Amino acid sequence: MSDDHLQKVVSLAKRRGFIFQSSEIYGGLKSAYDYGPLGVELKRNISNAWWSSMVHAREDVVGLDAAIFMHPKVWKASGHLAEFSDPLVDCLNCGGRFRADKAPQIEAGTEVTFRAGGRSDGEERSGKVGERGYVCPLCNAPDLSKERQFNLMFRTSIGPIDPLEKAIHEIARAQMGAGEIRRKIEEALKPSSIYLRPETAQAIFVQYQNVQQSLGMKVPFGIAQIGKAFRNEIITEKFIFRTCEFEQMELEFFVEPGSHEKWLEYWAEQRMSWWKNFANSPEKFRLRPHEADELAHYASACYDIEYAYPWGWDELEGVASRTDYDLKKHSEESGAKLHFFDQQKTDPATGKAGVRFTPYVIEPSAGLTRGLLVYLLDAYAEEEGQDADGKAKVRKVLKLHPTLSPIKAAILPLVKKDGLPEYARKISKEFFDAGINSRFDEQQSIGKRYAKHDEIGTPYCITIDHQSKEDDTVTIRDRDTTEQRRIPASTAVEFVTGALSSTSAGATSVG
RNA sequence: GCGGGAGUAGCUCAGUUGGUAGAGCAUCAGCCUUCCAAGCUGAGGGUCGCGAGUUCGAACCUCGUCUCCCGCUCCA
Repeated sequence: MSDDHLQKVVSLAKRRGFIFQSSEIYGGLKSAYDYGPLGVELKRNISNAWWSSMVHAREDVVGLDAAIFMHPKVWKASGHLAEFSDPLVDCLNCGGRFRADKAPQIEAGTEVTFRAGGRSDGEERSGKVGERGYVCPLCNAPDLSKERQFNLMFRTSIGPIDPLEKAIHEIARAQMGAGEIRRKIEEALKPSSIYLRPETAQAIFVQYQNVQQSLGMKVPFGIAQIGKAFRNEIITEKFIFRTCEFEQMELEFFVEPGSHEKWLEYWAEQRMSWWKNFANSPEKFRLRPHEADELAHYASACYDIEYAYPWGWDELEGVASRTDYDLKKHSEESGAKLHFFDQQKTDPATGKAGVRFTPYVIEPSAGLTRGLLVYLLDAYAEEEGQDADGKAKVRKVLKLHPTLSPIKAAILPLVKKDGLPEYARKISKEFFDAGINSRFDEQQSIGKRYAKHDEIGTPYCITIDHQSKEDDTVTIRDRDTTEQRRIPASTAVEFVTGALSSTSAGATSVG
């Protein structure tokens, strides 16, 4: 597909009611999107398929739905809060970013030397240390950006009283300087500060003990969660690919140390096959191991599941081996004992029954909203064809996997008279009663209705014609082949449910 | 955050030198029509992204601002 592939999908997504920009009538809000009537169906179908495969189809995984607000200490333990609350500085020479309070302190005005670009073969330069009294810890250069608060997490405050009120009065009375004002404000905000979670994972670690004990889970086992996360991204880009508010589907799978490498391979393979199962072009998914210098501080190994987006290979899901980093950190911070006691084993040190250990964690962390974009890109197709007069036309079709299609069947009277709409409504009701998302549609010509449903990915169109009234049969049209067959009207629901379950069998049997 | 491009109807886009806001498709109604975007008639739909400024007069010129796209940069 061409360079405008993304543009075409964006345009279709709006025109047909999948995705709208947030607050559009007010000029739009940066990086926020709303999921319209078809988008919400598609998103739910993806997350339901994930949940079926990860939770319902397995005995070793259970679910969780945690609050977005959590105790601030969660973010202190996880390491998110430290970087958030400390001012960061960028080095204008080597491009490094560092915490101002961790930089080497040197008296202002001191002459220092450093290498251009921070490279050992760079030209030697010199300069004077600025008023702030420190240099870049990486390259020794005094040429630095302003100190900036780096807001990864969205901060708000809990409680009905404006925490700033008192501080404002004190600041006004004391005529403080900028640094002092900042300190005073931070001090005022701190007691009631609360953050929107930047990832869903931490809630799982924090509830590890409750889940493990209440359901008697035995390692290896996992806890799955789907939910929103928020990151104050410096830049947002590419439609819904990188947004400040997004949705994640995460599994934290707890394993015995030593078995983590095996489980990492297992989950990487499982997740790859899950994504491919719903795709028309499985070759556009790949598994890429992280290089050592790419790894996050908590990870011992990591795979990215990447997709060939119109702009190139980019991330869709990360499958990381997080070791026991998170459970240990939360254990230290909270004092809770976040470990597992395996009574089936014998402690080699004491010879007694039972071994206590902190599980290692394998984390497949997928972007739900990214997945939605991927499946839209994967499904969008333009096919050369001919119209009724034999002229060339382009058929736009969203070849979504039927499990993901927002509408499963369109019920269409051939013409809007001769009792055909009434007949069609009876069939439509059978679909409603069976709980299948279908749509009755009598607007425009039959050809336009077929074209519309091709474009939104409806796998089956059921058409009621004059013959239906005579012998109680209807035609059922396949979206991908456009071929029709005639079946008894009474079997229409059965036909669609049968087709849906046969196509989704592979999806639910994963694992 | 930096540089470049863009923003006019639901979508794709015209709009000349500053002089009453346009087309195609889509939508709706009626007629017609027995299966793949058919036809006829009519209708609805526009804060020209937003806000200032210049001007007798601004979609058009100036400034600011918001949003999107591309490239850097960044990315727990």
